[in-house]
Amino acid sequence: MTTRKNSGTTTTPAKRQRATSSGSASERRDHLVKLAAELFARKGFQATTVREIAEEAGILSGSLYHHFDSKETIVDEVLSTFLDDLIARYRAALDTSADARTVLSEMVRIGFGTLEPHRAAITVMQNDWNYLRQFERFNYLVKAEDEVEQIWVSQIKAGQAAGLFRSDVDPKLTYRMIRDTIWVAVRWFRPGGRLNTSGLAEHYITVLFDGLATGERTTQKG
Amino acid sequence: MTTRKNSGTTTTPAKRQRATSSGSASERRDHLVKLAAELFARKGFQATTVREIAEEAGILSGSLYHHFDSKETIVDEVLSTFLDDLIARYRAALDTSADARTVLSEMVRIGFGTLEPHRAAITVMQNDWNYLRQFERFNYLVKAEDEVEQIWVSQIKAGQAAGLFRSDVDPKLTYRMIRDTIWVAVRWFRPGGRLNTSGLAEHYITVLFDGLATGERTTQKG
Amino acid sequence: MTTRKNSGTTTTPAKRQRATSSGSASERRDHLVKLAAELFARKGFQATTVREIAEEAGILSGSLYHHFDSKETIVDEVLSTFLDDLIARYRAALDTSADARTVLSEMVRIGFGTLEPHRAAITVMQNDWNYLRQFERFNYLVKAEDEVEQIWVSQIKAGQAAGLFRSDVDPKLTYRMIRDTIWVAVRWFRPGGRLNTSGLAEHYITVLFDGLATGERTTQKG
Amino acid sequence: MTTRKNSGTTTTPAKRQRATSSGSASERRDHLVKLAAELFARKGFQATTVREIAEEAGILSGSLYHHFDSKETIVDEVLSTFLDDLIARYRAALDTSADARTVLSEMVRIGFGTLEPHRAAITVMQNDWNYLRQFERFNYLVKAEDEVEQIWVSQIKAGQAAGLFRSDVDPKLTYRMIRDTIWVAVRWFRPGGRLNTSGLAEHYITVLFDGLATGERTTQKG
DNA sequence: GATGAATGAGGGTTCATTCAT
DNA sequence: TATGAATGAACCCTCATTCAT
Repeated sequence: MTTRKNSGTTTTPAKRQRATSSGSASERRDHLVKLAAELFARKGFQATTVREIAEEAGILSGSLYHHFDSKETIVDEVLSTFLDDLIARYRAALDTSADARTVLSEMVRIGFGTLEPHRAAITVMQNDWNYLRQFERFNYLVKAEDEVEQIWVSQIKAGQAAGLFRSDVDPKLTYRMIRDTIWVAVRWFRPGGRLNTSGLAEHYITVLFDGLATGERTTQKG
Repeated sequence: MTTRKNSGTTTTPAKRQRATSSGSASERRDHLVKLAAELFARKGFQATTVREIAEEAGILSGSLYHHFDSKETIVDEVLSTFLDDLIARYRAALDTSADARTVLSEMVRIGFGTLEPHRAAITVMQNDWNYLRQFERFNYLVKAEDEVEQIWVSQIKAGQAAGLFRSDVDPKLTYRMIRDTIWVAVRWFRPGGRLNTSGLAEHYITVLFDGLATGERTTQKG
Repeated sequence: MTTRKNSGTTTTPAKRQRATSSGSASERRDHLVKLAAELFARKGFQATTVREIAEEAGILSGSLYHHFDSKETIVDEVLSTFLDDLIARYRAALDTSADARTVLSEMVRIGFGTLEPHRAAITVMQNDWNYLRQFERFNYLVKAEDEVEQIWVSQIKAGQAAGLFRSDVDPKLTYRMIRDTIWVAVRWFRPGGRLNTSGLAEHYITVLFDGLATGERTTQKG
Repeated sequence: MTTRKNSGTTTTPAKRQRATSSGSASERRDHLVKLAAELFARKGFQATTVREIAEEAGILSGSLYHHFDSKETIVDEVLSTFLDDLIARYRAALDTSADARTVLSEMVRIGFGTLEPHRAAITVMQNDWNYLRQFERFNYLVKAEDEVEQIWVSQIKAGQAAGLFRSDVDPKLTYRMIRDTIWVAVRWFRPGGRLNTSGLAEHYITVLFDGLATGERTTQKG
C-alpha cells in the first residue's frame, strides 16, 4: 500500500524524511521540488540541468545540494508525492463498497482528477520512467504500480462476476488500456480547453462502458 | 501526406537521402539505424551515446559520422521510417471505401499491427518525443501527426453522420484516446505473451465499439 | 627554539592564541583539534572535510568557524602542539650533559616515545607535509625542523670528535636516516603488538650503534 | 610475484593493457603518465587536477580520458610501473645465490638505485599511499608489499641462521626499518648533491652492518 | 556558540563532434 | 570507410567558507 520498497505501511521514506524537517525548511524544499518538477516535465529529466533548477529558484546550483543529495533525489520526491496521493485516493474509493461499475467509474474520475494537480509528475512518469527505472532506487515505483494494478484488476473481475461487465475481455489487459488512456492524456490535456478533467472523465466513462457504437449496426470485420 | 516538413509529396527527405546511396552502403546504413533504434528504445535517446551505437556495430564512434551527420539524424531516420510506413498503411485502408466502422476497425488493426515491426521506433516516439520536439528539425513529426489525426477524425465524424457512432462524443478527443491506447501498449506488450497484436486489436475493438458494460444495469454517474 | 615563524622564544602563536581563550573554551577547542587530528591521520588532510570534523563533534560545519579561522588553522594546531612537545623533550635531554652516545640514545628514545601520544600528528606530518608546505603559513615547520637537525647533527659530530662514532659517516646524512627511520614507523606501529615503543627504541639503538653484522665475516661486494 | 591482484605471474594488468596498444599510442600514454607522475610527486595526488595534467601535456582535460578511464588509472600506472621494475630487480639479486649479507647489500643498493629513475613514483607512494589504499583497486599494492617483505625477511633470517647477523634483532622489524630508511630518502635526496644514490647506499650499508659506534665504549642506555 | 541556507570556485568526468591520417 | 586523438562545452557534484538569525 505504499510507494517505496523499504517503507512501512502508509508513508513513503521520502515523505518521512520530509516530515522530519522543520516547517519552513520543508516548505522551501517543497517549493524547490515543485520548480524542478515543472522543468522535468517541460524538458525531460535528463535534459534539465541542476543549474536550471537552481536558477529558477534564484540560487546557485551548489546550493541545491544543501537540500537534496542528488538530482535523482529531487525527481524521486516528485514521483513519490504523486503516487502517495494517488494511492490514498484509490483507497478511499474502495472503502465506499459500492458496486464494481460505480467504483471503477470513480477510479477513472480519480485518475483524470490527478491530471491537473499532478500534471508535472505524471508527465515525468510518462516520459522518463524508461530511463529512471534503471536505477535501483526507483524500484519502489514498480511496486506501487503493481499495487495499483491489483486494485483495478480485482474491481474488473468483481464486475465480471456480478454480470456487470462483459466476460469476454481480459481484466489485466483492460486495466492497462484504461490506465494508459488516462495518463497519456497528460500529453495533450491543457487546462482551459473545451473540456476540463471532469468532462474528460465522463466522456471516457461513457465510451468505456457503453462503447462507441450505437448498436444500429453490428457489422464487423475479422 | 508526407512525414517531413520540407519534403515533396510521397517520400521523406530521409528516404530520399537514403536512396541516393549505393545499394550496399544503404544496407550498412540501415543496419546502423536498426542497431541505434534498439538502443534508443532500451535506454532512451539521450542516454544512448554514439559510442555505444558504434560499439554495437563494431566500429569507433568517429566512424559513425561517415554515415550520419549527427545523432539526431539517426533518430530522425528511425522515426520517419516508421511514420512513412504507418501513413502508407492508413492510406490503403481508406481506399477500401467501406463504412466508417469497418475502416476504423481496420485502422485500429493497423495501429496494433505496427507494434511488433516498429517496436523500437514507437518506443522512442513515446519516450523521447517530448525531448526531440524542441529541435526544429523534428517539426515535420507534428505535421505527420496532424495528418494522421485528420484521417481518424474524419472517419469518426463520418460514422457519427451515418448514425453508426454515438453523437455525444467528441471526435477529436475520441481519436486521441484511441491513439494513445494503441501506442502506449508498446510499453508493456511483449511478443509471445497471452495475446499477439492481432488479439490485442480485436480485444480493443470490442471494448471500443460495444463498451465494457453488459447493459444489465444502467447505474449511474457520480 | 620555537615552532612558529612569527613567535617569540618559547611558545607558538597557536599556543598563545589558545591561552587567551577561557578555560572551558580552550578545552572545547582542544577537543575539536583532537577529533580533527584523528580524521586527518586516518584519511589525510585534504580528504578530510570540515563537515566530517564537525559531524564527529556533533555540530554543523559552519559552527567550526567560531573556533577556527580555517581548516588550515586546525591542522596547524595539531602540528605545532606536537612540535612544541618534541622540542621541549629534546632540550631536556641535552641538559643532562652526558656523553654523545648517551644523549643520542636518549633522543632516539624520545622520538619513539612520541609515537603513541602524538600518533595522529606524526601521521599527518608524514603524509600531508608535502602538501602543507606549499602554504606560507607553515614555513615555521621548516624552521622547527632545522632546529631539530642542528641538535642532532651537533651530537653526532661531538660523538665523532670524542672517538665514539665512526668518522667515515656523514653526520647530516646519518641524522636524516635516523630521523626517518623513527618517524616512518608511525605507519605500521600499532600499540599492543609484539614490541611497545620502548622496545622499538632499544631494538633500533642496538642496530644503530653496533650494526646488524656479527663480525664473523667481512664479505662485501662492490 | 606480481603487483596486481588479478594478474598472472609476471606482468601487471596495467602493463598488459599497455602492451596491447600500438607502439606510438603506448608512447603517448607513457609520456602522459610521466608528466602526471611529476605533478603527483610535486603537489600530491589529490591536489593535482586533471586539468593541470592536461595543460602540462598541451591538451584539454577531456582529452586525457581518451587515454585513461580516470585519474586513479593514471596514478595506478605510475605505481605499478615502479613496482614491476622493483620486484624484477629483487628477483635478479636473489638468483645470484650469494650469502645473505651480499644479497642484502645488493638489495639495499637496488632500493637506493630506484631513487632516481622512480623518484616521482616513490614520492607518490610515500605521500599518497594512505589515501589511495582506501580504494579497492589499489589492494594489489598491499600484495606487492607483502611479497617484497617476504623476500627481505627470508634473507635476514638466512643471515641469522648462518651466524652472519646478530640473532637478537627481529627480522620483520629490521626489514621495516631498512625499507623506511631507504624510501623516505626520496623526500630529501636531490641528484647532484654531495652523494649520489650509490654513495648513499654504501653509507647506509656501512652503518647498517657495522653500526655507528666504534666499539671504543659500550655505554648503553641512560 | 550554534544553525542552516547560501556562495563561488573548482573538481572529475562525459560526450557529440571534428579531422588528419 | 575507418581510426584515434583531440576538442570544447557542459554536467553533476563537492566543499571551505560566510553570515543573518
